Amino acid sequence: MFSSPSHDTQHIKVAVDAIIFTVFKGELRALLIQMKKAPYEKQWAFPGGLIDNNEASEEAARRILKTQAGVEDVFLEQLATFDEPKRDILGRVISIAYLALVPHEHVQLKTTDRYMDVAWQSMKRLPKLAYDHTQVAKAALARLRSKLEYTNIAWSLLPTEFTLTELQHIYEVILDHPIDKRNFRKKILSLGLLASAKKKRKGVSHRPAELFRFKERKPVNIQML
Amino acid sequence: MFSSPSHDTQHIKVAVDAIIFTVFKGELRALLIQMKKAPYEKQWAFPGGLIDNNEASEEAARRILKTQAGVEDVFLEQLATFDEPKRDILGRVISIAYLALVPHEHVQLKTTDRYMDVAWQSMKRLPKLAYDHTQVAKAALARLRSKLEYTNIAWSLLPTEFTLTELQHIYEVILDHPIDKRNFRKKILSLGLLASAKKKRKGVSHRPAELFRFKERKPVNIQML
DNA sequence: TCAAAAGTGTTTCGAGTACACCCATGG
DNA sequence: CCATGGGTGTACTCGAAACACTTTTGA
Repeated sequence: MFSSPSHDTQHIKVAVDAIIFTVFKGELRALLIQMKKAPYEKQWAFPGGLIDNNEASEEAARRILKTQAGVEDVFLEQLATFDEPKRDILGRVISIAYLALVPHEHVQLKTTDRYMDVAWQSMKRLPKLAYDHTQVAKAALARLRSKLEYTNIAWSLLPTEFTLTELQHIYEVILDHPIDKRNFRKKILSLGLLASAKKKRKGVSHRPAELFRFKERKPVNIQML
Repeated sequence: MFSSPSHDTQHIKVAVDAIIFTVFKGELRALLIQMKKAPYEKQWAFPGGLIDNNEASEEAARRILKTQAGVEDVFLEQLATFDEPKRDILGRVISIAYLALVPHEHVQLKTTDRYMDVAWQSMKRLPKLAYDHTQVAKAALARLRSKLEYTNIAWSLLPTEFTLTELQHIYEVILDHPIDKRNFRKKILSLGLLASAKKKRKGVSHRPAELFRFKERKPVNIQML
């Protein structure tokens, strides 16, 4: 912990990157920014930035989510730290990556003149990403899928009230396979995580669905698959 | 990624810590060092050190395992990054923690004059640890348990040849509950991960047990529980 | 009355769990 | 011949998976 093998001092910068997912238009999408400055001009990447000297990395991630994506109160957890010495051409920067999940209704994308563009891009058709972000994206997707199977995090991708079909849709889109409706309902209801909102979805031109809420909007371990 | 919110430059050091587990004398044990220098004099901690400017953190972890514990060719994976601003009294240091697993037969502990002591300590009776290492220990144990349940990592805690009872013992000690012998054997053999070594353990004063080998000594996902 | 999604039960199959006795060896 | 751990099979239970039709609403 306290002894350095280097003879000179350490010159390494520490950043965070935020991988923000949402389900939107039938696809799992990640928030990406398109950069302006050389040498990464026009390339897409996850939002990120250096951490402050007295800031915990999770705080830094929340700050970046707020300033670069206008998002607050999201589910957030540390994903992994990426530290290949050559991952950034401009110098040694290690990045602590965070996984964030939001219901897409809660996000109002901020366009800023710092970036060429900001967009929700489908995980099935990602552009080439800057740095090692393609690898980061892969790790984030793997983490999301496994958390979906053994925790209740789906709450973080939905508004407080939702129908069972909407919830099932989250699972189908992320896990990328269809699920039997009857089995899904039996299972999710038997877990006891949901409470009826005693309301129905209205304004739809078919039979209105019952609305549900998660009893707890915080992480709980379960066994969904 | 490229814009710093700080006005002055970043002053954060980057270290790695290695949590090395082994099963030994019927207990799960971690390798700890007892420090000499103030302000951490006499306190126990996991081995660690700053990373070099051109060194990936995983390499740094391997270097530390080799120099501080005399261990090579171990299973190693990134655990998490710990970065509370006050975790080290001496200044801001973030630590990328690695989880390592070794068969205890492979380790010859090195005593060095850099530390007061180096020892395998039971996870059930850990002393107070320096820094935030108590929290690190908790995260490492949780990771180990879950990996044991859905991967074949048990290979990394055993020599190449072992008996089924020895393998079962690894599971019982780490998961901290007894397992039915017949069910365990049925399950582990049905996974097809093992091959008979066509040999028997000899020199024991009871019926000699058949020796097995893992077909692959590298990580594979399974479902053990 | 049509289109669209909501809602609902039963059967089958396989995996997990509980459980007790004989076997091979060394001392 | 005794002590010690090695090695083996069956029955039960429960959850996972497959599968199709009726209901409610708005247009």
